[in-house]
Amino acid sequence: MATIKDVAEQAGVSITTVSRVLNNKVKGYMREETGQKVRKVVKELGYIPDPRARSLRGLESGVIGVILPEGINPFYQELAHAITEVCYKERYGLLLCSSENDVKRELSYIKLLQNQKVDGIIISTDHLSAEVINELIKKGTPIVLVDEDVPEANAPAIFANNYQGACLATQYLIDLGHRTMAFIKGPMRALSCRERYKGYCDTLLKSGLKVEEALIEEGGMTYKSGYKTMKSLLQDRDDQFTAIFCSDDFMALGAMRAIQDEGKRIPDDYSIVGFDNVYVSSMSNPGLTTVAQPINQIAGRAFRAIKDWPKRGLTKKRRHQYLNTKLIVRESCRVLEHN
Amino acid sequence: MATIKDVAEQAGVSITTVSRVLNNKVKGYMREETGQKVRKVVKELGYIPDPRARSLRGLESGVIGVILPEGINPFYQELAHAITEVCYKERYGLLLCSSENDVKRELSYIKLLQNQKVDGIIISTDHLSAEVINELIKKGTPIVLVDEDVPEANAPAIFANNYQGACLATQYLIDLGHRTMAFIKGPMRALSCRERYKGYCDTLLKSGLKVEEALIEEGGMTYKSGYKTMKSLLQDRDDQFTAIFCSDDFMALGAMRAIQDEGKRIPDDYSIVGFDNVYVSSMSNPGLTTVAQPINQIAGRAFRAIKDWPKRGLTKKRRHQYLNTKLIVRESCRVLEHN
DNA sequence: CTGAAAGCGCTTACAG
DNA sequence: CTGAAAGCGCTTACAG
Repeated sequence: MATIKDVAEQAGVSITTVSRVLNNKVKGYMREETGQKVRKVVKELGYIPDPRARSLRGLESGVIGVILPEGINPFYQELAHAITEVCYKERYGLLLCSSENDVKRELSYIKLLQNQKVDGIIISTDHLSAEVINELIKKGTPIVLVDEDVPEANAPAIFANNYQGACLATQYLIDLGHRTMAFIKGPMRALSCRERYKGYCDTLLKSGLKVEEALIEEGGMTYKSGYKTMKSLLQDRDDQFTAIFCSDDFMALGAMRAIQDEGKRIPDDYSIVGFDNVYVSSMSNPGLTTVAQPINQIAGRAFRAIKDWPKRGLTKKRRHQYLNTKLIVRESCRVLEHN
Repeated sequence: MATIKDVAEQAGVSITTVSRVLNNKVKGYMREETGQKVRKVVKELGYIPDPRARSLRGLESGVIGVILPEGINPFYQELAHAITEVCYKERYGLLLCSSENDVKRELSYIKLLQNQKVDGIIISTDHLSAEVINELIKKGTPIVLVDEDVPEANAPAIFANNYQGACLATQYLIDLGHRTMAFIKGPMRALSCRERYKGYCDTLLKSGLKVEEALIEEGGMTYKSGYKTMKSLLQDRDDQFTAIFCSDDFMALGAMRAIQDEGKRIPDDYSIVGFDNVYVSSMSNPGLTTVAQPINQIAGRAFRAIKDWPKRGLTKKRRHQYLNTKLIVRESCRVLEHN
């Protein structure tokens, strides 16, 4: 690997000069000719400054860290992939961490990332305290929240507009003619789930429908929990609803399977809508109608938030960005005729 | 962040001494007492040596790179996750790269990883040439191949035993009573696909059955291609086979859907087996019987191969490790009675 | 048994 | 307009 010294020698200048042209600290101070000469040698040698050496001097390391809650969850995998894409385009490295919903592990990863002097951290967590995050920011590590909020944390935060998405789904079912719909919600600890729940309730009420407590169950955002929850709904109240809205695709997929295992059909007997539009939701049978999160936008903005982090000025005011979702209509819902 | 200087001051010794106890260059040369004192301060300050500074001096950076072919493909996502897990346990960072099957991008990532001075690279590729890889190794970057082979590359390589897996699946269908089974193979460019194909053929022949060219089609390892391929098989030769073996789960899932769309049932009308045991294969309806790759083992061994890379001795002889697969029986196959 | 000094590859005041 | 020198946080010969 060529070093700055090699370039300096070849170009017949000092390493200081090389460094200057590399960092564009040149304006008006350097002969055009010198710059050209250096740039030429840089190209010839395929020289790239060592990011470790640069970051030792307090500059960027060219790497960001991403901490996601679950390694096997396709939604987070897709989010990770979206972030990978923007990093690639921006020629950044991406240090991927999966906390497996364990605070200890989150903390341990944060330490690792600090040690590696990443230029910033993108994190989705509902376990970390605001103190930890604010401390981190004070110490100079840019950190941006995605997908899930940490109240009181003074970091920029970027999510899908979960409330709007839930309204979209619920309204869609209402427009189709459904009047009674079950809701399998996610853990109320998570803000995103609370918002989806709220969207469901508000939309029902707005249309003059009742929110039936008996038709609302809480699941654990997994295929299995969706399956089990649906089974019990079918056992106790199978004739009290014609549609189901699930707080995520996996529960929806599990619920579909439960319905089909009971010998009922989708959408003939029950209509169902999911949330997230994970890759596999298009692969169910029938294809699952769902609410798509703007994953690429989230990734892009999160990255920008880190790159545009105020150099060493005051900590900017915390900013929330809610990005709109989109309804993806497939085949899991039907029009309900009233007679 | 505490530095080695802080520790030295607090402990009342030189930074040399601190460095020595940190790196265990101590044996017989240092007073037990000094070591204790230093360790105590290290602990108090929560001091961790800066990996960038260490690696500048030629030591480990504590980060490895992983280059996978497709960011959205759940199989690779699960592999990435498995590697994440071992890295976490070993307190390593993981720089994740997704080449999207593009050589240019692969090369660009390799450059990035070299620049970041990773301790090694785990890569799955069928685009890279052996030259590039051997060059890399010669230059001192440990590199290990997973999942897919690069013939002539002199790197350790770790894969699932695809041949054995295909035999397992085919034999299973034969044992169930099937005598005619279609095969949707993957691109013959990939060694893994060729091995699966070979396993299918050999097992058939071994049982005295014929390999029917007309029942073999090539798909692109995607849900869509599985769907399309199956559709055409059903149109032309629906009565010529009772089972289908697919070179991966996504094609199998697509094929299932195609079968069901034609009004046929699984496993009543057709039995089907996939390959990979991706997370979603348990979520199909019916659950897909498939061949599980030993993903955790692959991840573990790949990591070890990097950690145990011969320090600066001769390049070790290239070693292939084939790890056995396992049949995961779910509900997509049935016994075929003969009369 | 321990420390002062050189050096890894850079950047950035400081000087000229 | 350009360069010599200090320094980022470490490790490792070399000396004592």
